[in-house]
This record gives sequence, structure tokens and C-alpha cells, in this order.
Amino acid sequence: MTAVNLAKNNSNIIGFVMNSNENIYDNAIQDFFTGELLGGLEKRIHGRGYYIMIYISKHVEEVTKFVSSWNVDGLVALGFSYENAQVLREVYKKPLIFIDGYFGDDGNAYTNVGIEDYRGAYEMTSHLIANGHKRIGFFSDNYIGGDYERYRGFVNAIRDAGLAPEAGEKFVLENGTAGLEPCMQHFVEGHSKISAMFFCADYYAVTAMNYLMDHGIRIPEDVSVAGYDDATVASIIRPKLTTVRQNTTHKAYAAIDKLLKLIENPDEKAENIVMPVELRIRDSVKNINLVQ
Amino acid sequence: MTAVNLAKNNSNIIGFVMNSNENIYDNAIQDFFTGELLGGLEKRIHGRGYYIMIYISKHVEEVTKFVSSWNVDGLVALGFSYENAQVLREVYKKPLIFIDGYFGDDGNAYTNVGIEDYRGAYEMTSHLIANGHKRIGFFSDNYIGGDYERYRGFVNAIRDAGLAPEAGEKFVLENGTAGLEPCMQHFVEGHSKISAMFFCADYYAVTAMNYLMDHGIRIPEDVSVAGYDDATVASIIRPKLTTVRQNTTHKAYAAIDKLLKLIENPDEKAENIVMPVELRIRDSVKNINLVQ
DNA sequence: TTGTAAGCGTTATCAA
DNA sequence: TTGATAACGCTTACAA
Repeated sequence: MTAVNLAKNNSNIIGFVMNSNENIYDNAIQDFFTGELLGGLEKRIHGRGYYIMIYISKHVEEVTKFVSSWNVDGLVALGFSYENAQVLREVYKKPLIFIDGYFGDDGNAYTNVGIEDYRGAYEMTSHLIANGHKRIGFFSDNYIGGDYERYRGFVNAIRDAGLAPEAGEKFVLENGTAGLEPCMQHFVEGHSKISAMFFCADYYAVTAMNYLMDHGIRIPEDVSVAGYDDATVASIIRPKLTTVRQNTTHKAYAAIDKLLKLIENPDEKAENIVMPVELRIRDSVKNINLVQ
Repeated sequence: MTAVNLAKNNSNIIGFVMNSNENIYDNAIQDFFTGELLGGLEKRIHGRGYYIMIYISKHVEEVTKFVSSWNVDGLVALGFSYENAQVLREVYKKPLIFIDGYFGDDGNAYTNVGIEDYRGAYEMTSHLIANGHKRIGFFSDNYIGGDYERYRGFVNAIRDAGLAPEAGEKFVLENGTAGLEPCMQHFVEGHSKISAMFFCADYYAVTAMNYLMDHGIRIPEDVSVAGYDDATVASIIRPKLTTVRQNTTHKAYAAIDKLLKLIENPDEKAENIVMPVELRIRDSVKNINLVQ
């Protein structure tokens, strides 16, 4: 194989590179999302003549060194900021696909596979409003990229429903899960008028639900909760979590399909692929219209 | 890199091969385990001059073709039966490490990283007995390899506690999760004298708990539940699951450390590495001694 | 159609 | 010590 690669000047290797700028890289694939994505990538590429090599690093320079030293034929890149994506794009001239990247106005210069972050949040917020909620909290650990789009969807849904901007309250979860407890404590102590919480990720929603329930708050009777992603845990927890579903496996398939097109056809163009999301209405949101 | 590999006759590639006779991509728990394992492997190997290439197939022949065509320097193999492990061993003569393999008397011919399956089950069963349970069910989807060891631990703990063999009842979950419902229905209808259930995997335990609770059975008041693995979901569910903890990331580290030793030192010998487990006592098991 | 030789990028060997 | 050259295993282009 190495001889073939040397002779043909291609490697038959597809790199899966991950750029985690945080120190959460205790085990980067620990979260369900990356595992499912990777499984989908492997499954879709299997038997098509390419093989997946993985490389995880917080330093873009390491990533660029990796891709050029292995001369990988294509790249699937996860977790890259716009700045790092630019660096990578500059160095690596072969087919390159980002997952969940956000590149602003520069967007059409990159091939990206993302989801309808904005629409999902807009619809879920509208659902909450339709269920009588007039004070809703939006929780995220950052307000950039996809999470910012989700936040925009949230804000606009509130505006379009004719509610005052104050109806939507923004909470930032410092330090991820660790920041969740102090934030939830606030609610446990009754310092908030919010009747519904919309978390930008199921994992946060579930962790918050547990904290609240452990402190005597009933869900959805006392407060409604919604999440995003439809992770496995969303249907395992009780009450079952109402959330926005994205299909990670299909995302992986779309990424591979596009990547192989780019490899096989030099005329294939960059594309911003947006995968659909859909609401999964379950048991964590209460209709408070009648009660009101 | 390919040129280096060709000249030096080694690839600097570590293969991560998975052999599954089912379509594992639909199995959430296995995905979770695999993801964490893979993340651990990558982290431990990072910067040591080797790179991980993944290949998943249900056919051993495909796996052997893969490893020989890429001339990988070492292999981490997951999900191989004894028969398939033999085939792989026959073809692939370089350093090879199995994860959670069971090779019976032939064990010391293979390098394997496993856990204390037997002891974990023995201790958990003893814990259940110490909490007054005299009728315990053991649930697994198979009774080979590690699951058989867990079953042995279960049976022997019952025997050593002086209970009759009938105190331990064995349930086989046909078709995995799908087989769980009919089995649990049996309990919902009150056809069982069992006071505690010991599942060989947290995912089953959690799914069963939900089914039971959804049908009005209280946990742990009506029935106690214990699991195995300490997956993330074990501490997310309420009541929190009492389970046997294994550290998957450490397993990955141990596998890489041994593999690199085998690669760098031709005199390094095969070894059966057994990683420790420990009980995580939480809220899903009730002490029924006093109530009795 | 079949066969032969050059070349891919690096290492390793052997002479100078 | 330095420098030229064969070898790694396969592809491809060109000649027979």
C-alpha cells in the first residue's frame, strides 16, 4: 500500500482531524457526538478505497504537519474556529470538509456540513411560546458559531411572537457543566421568573434537570426544559426530554459523499451543506396556557 | 511519510480494527464504549510517532487484508471471538493486542487487555446479598467471554454466601434491547419473586429501569437494580445506578503502552493485562434486611 | 498485446 | 566525514 501511494502520489488516507481548543481533551471522543460521527464516517467510506486516520490536537500547526506528512487525500475537520480553519485551508490544498464550522461571510469559500442551527432553535422557542411560556431562558457555554445561530433563532422567535425582548433571557454557562450548578442554584432559590429553559445541548439540559429535581423542583410542573441534539440520553431520562433532533450519522454520510466527489472530480465546487433538524416533542415541556 | 515507510519497511500506523457480527452502528452503548476507547488510544499514542487508522468489518478476512495491505506496525483488536482471533493471529505476525478478548486455556498465547469481569460480578452480587436480597436475577444477552465470567462471579457469590443455586436466576436477553421489554413485562405482571436485578451492562439496566418505572414499579422500593461498566448514563438516571466501574480510558492507555513495548522490544512477551474494577454504590439498590 | 525501465521520496550502504 | 547509489514495491509510460 505504501508503495502504491508513493507511486501514485496519493495516499488513500482520509484524515479525521479534531481541533479542541479547550483542555477538555482528557478524552476527546468521549462524548457521544464524535463517536457517532466517526462511526458514520468509517461506515460510509468502507469499501470505497479510502481509510480513516485520526489525529487530535489543540494546535493547528500540529494538524497541518500531520496532514502534509501523510499526504492525506482528503480531510474531515471537526472543532475548528474560523481562524484555525483559515490556517488549515492555507496549508492544505486538497479536499477539505469542515463539520459544524461557521465562517461568516467567507462561508462559500469553505465546504462545510452543518445543521439548521437557527431554524431548530427558532422552532423550539416557538413551541415553548405556543405552550404559554412568556419568560424563557437560553443557556449556552459560548455564543459563537452554531451556538450563536441557535441564540439568534431563539431571540427572533421571541420577537416574531410579539413578545418583548426581555422575555428571552440569556445565561452563559462558564466552564461548561461546572458552571451549571451555581446557575441552577439561582432557580432553586426562587430568584427567577422563568417558566422554561432552553439548553443548547442535551447534556446540559439533562444535567440541569437532575440538579433541579434533586432539589425538589418538579419538571415540567415547576419549570419546562428543552434541549438540542437528541442525544441518546434525551429519551433515557425521565421525564423524557423535548429536544431538537439532528442526525449525526447522516451528517457523516453527507461529509464523506461530498469529500469523495471533491477527490474524484476536480471541478466539484465548495458547498455549504445544511442538514435538517426536527423537533422531538416529549415530556419535559408543560403547556401552561390553561393553568395561567 | 509514505516514502519513509517504504524505505524503512514499517508504516508507523497502528490499526484499530473492530470485528462485529452485528451492525454495531445502531448500538448506542457499544458506540459509547468504542468512542471512549478510541479517544484514549489516540491520546496515549499522540506524539509517540505512531498514528491510528481505523477499520471496522464483520469479516475477519477483510480485517486481515486490511492489516497486511497497510503493513501496520501494530494492532488493537476489539470484538474478536476466539475463532476470529486465531485467524487474525495466524495471518498477522506483528504486535497485536486484543481488548476484552477471552481465549480460554490458550490465553497466555495472546496479549489482551481486559477487566476483572469475574471479581466485579462477584463483589456486586455479594453486595446485593449483604443488602438482604435472596432472589437475584442475572441478565445478559450472551453467556460467552466476559459476560460468562460475570455470570460465573454471580453464581459463585451466591454459592459462597450459602444460598441455594436457585437464589440466582439467569435471564437471557434475546436480540439485546428488543428482548428486554418482554422480559420486563414478566416482572410488571408480578410473575417473579426476584427482589434484585443485576444487568451485565448499564445500558440494559437503565433501559429496564425506565420500562419498569414507566409501568409503576418503584426502584429501589419494589425492586433493586445493579449494572456493570459505569457508563455516563449510570449517574444521569434517577435513581442513580449502583454499578461496577471500569475505566475504559485507562484500558486504552494500557493497550497502547503494551503495544509500543512489543513494537520496540522484540523480546517483550505476550501478557494478559487485567484492569481493576470497583463498586459504585449509588441509589438503585435497597437494603431490605430491616424490612424483611 | 506483453515486457522493460524509469521514477516516486526516503533510508542505508559502501566507497571515496 | 561526506557523497553517491541501490533498494523499498508498485505504477506508468514507452518500446518491442
